[in-house]
Amino acid sequence: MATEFQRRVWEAIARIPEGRVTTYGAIAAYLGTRGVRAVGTAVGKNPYAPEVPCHRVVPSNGKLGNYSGEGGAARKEALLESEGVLVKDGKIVDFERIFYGFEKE
DNA sequence: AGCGTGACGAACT
DNA sequence: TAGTTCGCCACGC
Repeated sequence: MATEFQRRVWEAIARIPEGRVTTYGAIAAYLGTRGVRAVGTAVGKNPYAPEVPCHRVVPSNGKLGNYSGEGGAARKEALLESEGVLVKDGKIVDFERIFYGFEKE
């Protein structure tokens, strides 16, 4: 099992609609914390299960970031493209356009 | 309580 | 532009 904080992170990720992505910073802000590290650490230690589309979480640099799943970032990229999120040279295409901010919905 | 680590971020050089 | 440093929060030892 995990901590409440961890659970909170998954919940935020679960709110990301298909074809959209968000950033660790956005999640941190959504949770009300400034430690994006805590978010990243939490997600990384999570059971990156298909129940939690962790692949929709990307760093603010518009790239893919990391992934502890099988295939690493490559797998993440494949998943994103499968949802309509195009990735070019390891970077999210129209990242700002598909970026999902919480509170908007 | 302190230290180290981590799927990051922003600032600085 | 790329590489480095510090900072941030949470968790494990």
